[in-house]
Amino acid sequence: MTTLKELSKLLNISVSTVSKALNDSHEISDTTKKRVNELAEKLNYKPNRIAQQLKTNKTRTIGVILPTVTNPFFAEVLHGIEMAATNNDYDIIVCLSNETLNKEKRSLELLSNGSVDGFIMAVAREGQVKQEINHIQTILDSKIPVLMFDRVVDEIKCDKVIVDDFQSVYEVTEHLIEKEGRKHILLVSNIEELSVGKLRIKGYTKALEKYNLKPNILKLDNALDVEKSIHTYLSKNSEIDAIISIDHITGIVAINMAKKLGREIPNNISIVGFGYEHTELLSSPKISIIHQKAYDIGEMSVKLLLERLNTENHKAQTVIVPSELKLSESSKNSL
Amino acid sequence: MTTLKELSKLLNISVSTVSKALNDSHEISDTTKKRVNELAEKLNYKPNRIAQQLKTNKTRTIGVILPTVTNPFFAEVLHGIEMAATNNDYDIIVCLSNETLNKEKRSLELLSNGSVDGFIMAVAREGQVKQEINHIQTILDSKIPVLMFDRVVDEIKCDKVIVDDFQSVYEVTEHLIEKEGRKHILLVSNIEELSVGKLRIKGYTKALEKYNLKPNILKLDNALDVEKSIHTYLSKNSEIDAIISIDHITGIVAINMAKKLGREIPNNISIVGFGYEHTELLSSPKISIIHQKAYDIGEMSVKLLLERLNTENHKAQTVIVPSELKLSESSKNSL
DNA sequence: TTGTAGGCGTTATCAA
DNA sequence: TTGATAACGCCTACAA
Repeated sequence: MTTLKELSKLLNISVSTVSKALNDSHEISDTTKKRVNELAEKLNYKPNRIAQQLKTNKTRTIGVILPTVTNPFFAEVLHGIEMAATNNDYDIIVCLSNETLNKEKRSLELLSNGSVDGFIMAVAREGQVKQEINHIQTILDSKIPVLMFDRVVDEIKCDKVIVDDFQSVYEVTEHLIEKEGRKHILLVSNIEELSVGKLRIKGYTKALEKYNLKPNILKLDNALDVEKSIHTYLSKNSEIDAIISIDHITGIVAINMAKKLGREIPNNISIVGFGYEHTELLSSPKISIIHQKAYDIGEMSVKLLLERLNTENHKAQTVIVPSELKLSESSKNSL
Repeated sequence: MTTLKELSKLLNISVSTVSKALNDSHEISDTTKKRVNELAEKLNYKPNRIAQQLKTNKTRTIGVILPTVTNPFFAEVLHGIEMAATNNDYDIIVCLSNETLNKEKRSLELLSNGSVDGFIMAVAREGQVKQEINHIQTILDSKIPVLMFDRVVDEIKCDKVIVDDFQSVYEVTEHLIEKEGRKHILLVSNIEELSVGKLRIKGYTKALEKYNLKPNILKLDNALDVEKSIHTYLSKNSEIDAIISIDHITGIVAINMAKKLGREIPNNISIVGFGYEHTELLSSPKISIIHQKAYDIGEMSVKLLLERLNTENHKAQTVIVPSELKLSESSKNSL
């Protein structure tokens, strides 16, 4: 890589003159500027990023710590983060915790040595179950901003971007009851130990309470065979006339199983799931989804974090990104 | 952040002594080592990564440039890359080209200023269509190693990790003909302009040639409604007794459409797609898939790149990661 | 056993 | 208008 020093030698002028010329300083004559720029161009000079970072003590890099990236929700969030970061001339260093506390800790620790200006993260399942938060608080104490999205730790004071988990499920449940006349709504869950799962279940139960209906919850967390579990439940409980899946997979499975059992969708049973970009393509009839604006969540996370990086201690804020109910053929009153 | 200088001041010893003590140099007395380490511990000292990078001219960071991360194939590759990188104490900076040439160019350019030691990339769709490769060659000319995976540019000499696209489709086609007695095999494609798409199609046509069968190819590239296109084709061509989808979505759609048309799977028609981790869950009957070892591809990519970084110019090599045919209920002779 | 000095590549201050 | 010098934080050859 070409350096300032090399340029300065070749041109027989000082390093500092070269530097100023390249930065178009008014102190430098047009003729030298021209000479410098031409040679720089020719040798494809680029300022060494690492040296700049050392000098300015800013990395323009965000550490992004995700539980996984094969879950389409996190993939789409990452997409949003990457785009927003790029648009603001930031890089992202991505670490995957694989839902484990250890890897999450390690990543935070390793990157908090000056590698990044701040973090965007969703906590690992294990950490959320065990309620461990010290490693995150440590980072904050060392004055590195952390933004948490989706899965969030209430006890930690920092910027947060969350989804309207409670509200969206509450509303869809209410919709199923009021608009579609459903009375036996099953909730299928494989994430009930996550903060988001708890909120979604709460939205469901609260709505049922309002109408004096009784909850039916099928927890699949350790189920080896999701298809079979759902199939069995449905065949044994023929009164079920609606299913809400609170993740992005089991809703599709529910559609397939309902069809297999000869249930007519949506006449006989309505099915709603959580979904993202291409979820709808994957079932026939198309599944109704609570569409989480994952991309927006990513964008918003970057926005908030950069605000914090560029402003002196304003108060921590929490932004809720509303999701959108997309009713489809698998819902009775399809739009 | 605590620095060596701060420690040295507090302990009234020189910076270099502190540095040596922390690096457990034999030059330093045990008593000083102890003093230094205790204070370092107490103040949570961590060597500044940026300074180390500047000093050693090594970043221990890999630039990863992906077309997208919402495609589960690339998500899984990223997973493999991240894990392998972490295991070797490397970070990854992730950029998404969004399948555009511009973003890909920009990312390569921005990171080639000393930010990374090397690149792992799959080229954007646009670049592959337009056959533009100069930006990649430029990076290689500047002595930064590039490893290409999956979508690959033949004209560029560099390490490559690819899938056995031709072979796997050839074999599955042969299997459908020989073992399942299929004669009217439809290939559904939405990636025929990619290097991998071309190879898969070639595998299909070559196999058909061998048996003197005629190819049926349904190109969906610009199809607004994939479901409808497949539905229409199937209803007009009732002789079709097998479908091979060369991507990870349209196979699922094909299953749903075949069912809708009353076709019996697998008695009446066999359906095979490309897939990854959870693809099988999404259809009933479970789709047969050519399972690409995306995670392995990521791991292998890191392995090869690190080999190149740590060894003097050995020759460029290409590794083929074989995929695995997983026959399922949607195939006649299910295992 | 400890300390001094120089340098990685850049930028900023001050002097010429 | 240009150049010398110092500094960011770390490491290391060499001197003490």
